[in-house]
Amino acid sequence: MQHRLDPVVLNAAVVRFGRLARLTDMDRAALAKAASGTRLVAARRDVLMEGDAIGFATILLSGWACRVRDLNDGRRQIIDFILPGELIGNCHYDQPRALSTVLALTDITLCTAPEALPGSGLADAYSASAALNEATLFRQITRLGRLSALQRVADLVLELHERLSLSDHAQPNSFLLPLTQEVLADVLGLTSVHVNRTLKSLKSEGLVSIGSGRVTIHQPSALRSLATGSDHHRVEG
Amino acid sequence: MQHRLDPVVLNAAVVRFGRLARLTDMDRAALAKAASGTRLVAARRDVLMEGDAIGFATILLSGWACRVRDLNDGRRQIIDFILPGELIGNCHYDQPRALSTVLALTDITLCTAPEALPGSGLADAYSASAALNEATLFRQITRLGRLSALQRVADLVLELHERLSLSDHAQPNSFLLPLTQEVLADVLGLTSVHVNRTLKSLKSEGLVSIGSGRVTIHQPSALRSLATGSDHHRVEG
DNA sequence: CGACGGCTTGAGAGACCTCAATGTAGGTGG
DNA sequence: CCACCTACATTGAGGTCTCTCAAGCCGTCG
Repeated sequence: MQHRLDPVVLNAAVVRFGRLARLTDMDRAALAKAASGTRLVAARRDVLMEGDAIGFATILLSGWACRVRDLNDGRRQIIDFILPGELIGNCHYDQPRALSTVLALTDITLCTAPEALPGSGLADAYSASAALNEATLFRQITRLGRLSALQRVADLVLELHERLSLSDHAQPNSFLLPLTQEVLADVLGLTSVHVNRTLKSLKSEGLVSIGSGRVTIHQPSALRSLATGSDHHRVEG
Repeated sequence: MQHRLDPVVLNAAVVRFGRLARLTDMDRAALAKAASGTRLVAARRDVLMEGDAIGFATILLSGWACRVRDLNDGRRQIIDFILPGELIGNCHYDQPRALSTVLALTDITLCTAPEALPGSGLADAYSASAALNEATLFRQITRLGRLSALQRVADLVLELHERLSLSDHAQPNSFLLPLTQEVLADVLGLTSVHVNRTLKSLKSEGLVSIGSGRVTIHQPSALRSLATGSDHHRVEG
C-alpha cells in the first residue's frame, strides 16, 4: 500500500475494485495489463458522444470526467461525475450505443476494461461498481428533486469524498476538486452565481473550506445532518 | 395482436420485450410460464425495501410501481416509475441488496423474470431494457436539474406515453394515468399545489387534457417543443 | 349525513435566477 | 517589467418561479 512508481499499485482501478470485491492475482494482473495501454483525452474534450457506437467498457484511470446532456437553449445538465477507478459503459452486456455524451473535465487517462470471467472477483467488482453507479444516480435524483441549494452542495461534497476514498484519492477529511463553480452548477442544477453564494455560506459557517482546488471538511457530522435535513441541532462555530 | 384472453398475448412483458429484441417461441414460452406464477401487491404497499436481500429480477406485469427514496423530514422523491412489462432489479448479475424501496402505486402483479440463456433474444431484451432504464434515469436527472415546472410536466407526459406505448398500454395520443397529483409532485420534484397549477396551465393552453385518470395529448409537437425548450414558435389555440 | 382523500384556488413569503459590474490570478506579447 | 487578455470568482439589485399556509370544493364511502 506504499507509494511506489509501480503502476499496479498506483492503478486506481486495482485499488477501487479491490475494495469492491476480493480480487485474485489474476484479476490484478488483468487490470495491470489493461492499464498498460492507455488512451489520453484532454480537458474539455468529448470522450464519446451520445449515440456513438461503443466497443468495450472503459475504465477511467486518472482525472475527472462526467456524463452530460445538452439542452437546446445552450444550458446543460451533468448527469454524474466519473472518478478514477470507475467504469464508463456497461460490462455485463454489449451496449450498442452510448446513452449520453461523456466529457473530460480534466486531462484524463482511460483503458479498456479487461473481460471478466463469470464468477471471477473481477466480475463481482464490475457488478458492485454497476450497483454503486446506479445508487449514485438515485442519489443525484433525490438531490435535484428535493434538496435545497445548501443541502445539495453538502450532499455532493460528502458523496465525492466517499467515492474518491474508494480509490485512495481522498484524505480523511479533504480531497482535490478540479472543478469550476460553473461545472458544480451544472451538476447541482443551479447557476454558478448561486453556487458561489452557497459555498460562501458553507465556508462562513465553518463547515468546509474550499479554495484552489481543494475541499476540506471541517465538521463532517454537521455537514451530514445539513445534507440529510436532520439539521435540528445546528453546530454553531 | 388482437385482444384475446390468452395470457401469452396479453402479457405486457411479451409485448414489450418483443419490441426490444427478436424473441423466439422459446423466449415467449419462458415468459408465459413465468407469468403463470404471479405475485400480487396492493396499492400503497412496499414491494421491497431498500437494503432487502434480493433473489431474482422481477417483471411487472400490470399496474404501476415506483422506486422511491424517503427523506428525514417526511418528504420523498420518486426516483422513477415502473410500468407494465418493465424489470425490477437487474438480470445481468446478482444484486445482493435492493438499492431503493419499490412501492406499488396501484394494485400490481409481478412475476419472476425467467433466466435468459446468453445470446438468446430474451437476453438481448433484458439488455435493451436495462439500457432504457438507465436512459430514463438520465432523463429524470435532466428534468429535475434544468427544466421548469411546465417543462417537467410536458416532458414526463411525453416520456410516459412513449414507455406505455412499448407495451401497448397507450393509445396514439392518450393513456391512463392512475396517479394523484401528489405522486406526480413527488416524481417531478414539486409540490402538489404547483403541479395542480401547472396542469391547469397546460390544459388552458389546449396542449393536453387531464382528468379522471386519463391524459390526452392534443398537440404533441407543441408539447415536445415546450419540453425541449425550443418553444419559440408557440402554437396558439 | 359526516368523514375523508384528493383537487382547486388565493395570498404572501422565500429561494433561486438574471443581469451586470467588479475583482483576481495566470498567461502572453511587447 | 508592464499592458493586456482570458477565465473564473465574487458581489449587488431586482425579478420570477415555486413554496407555504390556508381555505373551500367535490366526489366517494361508510
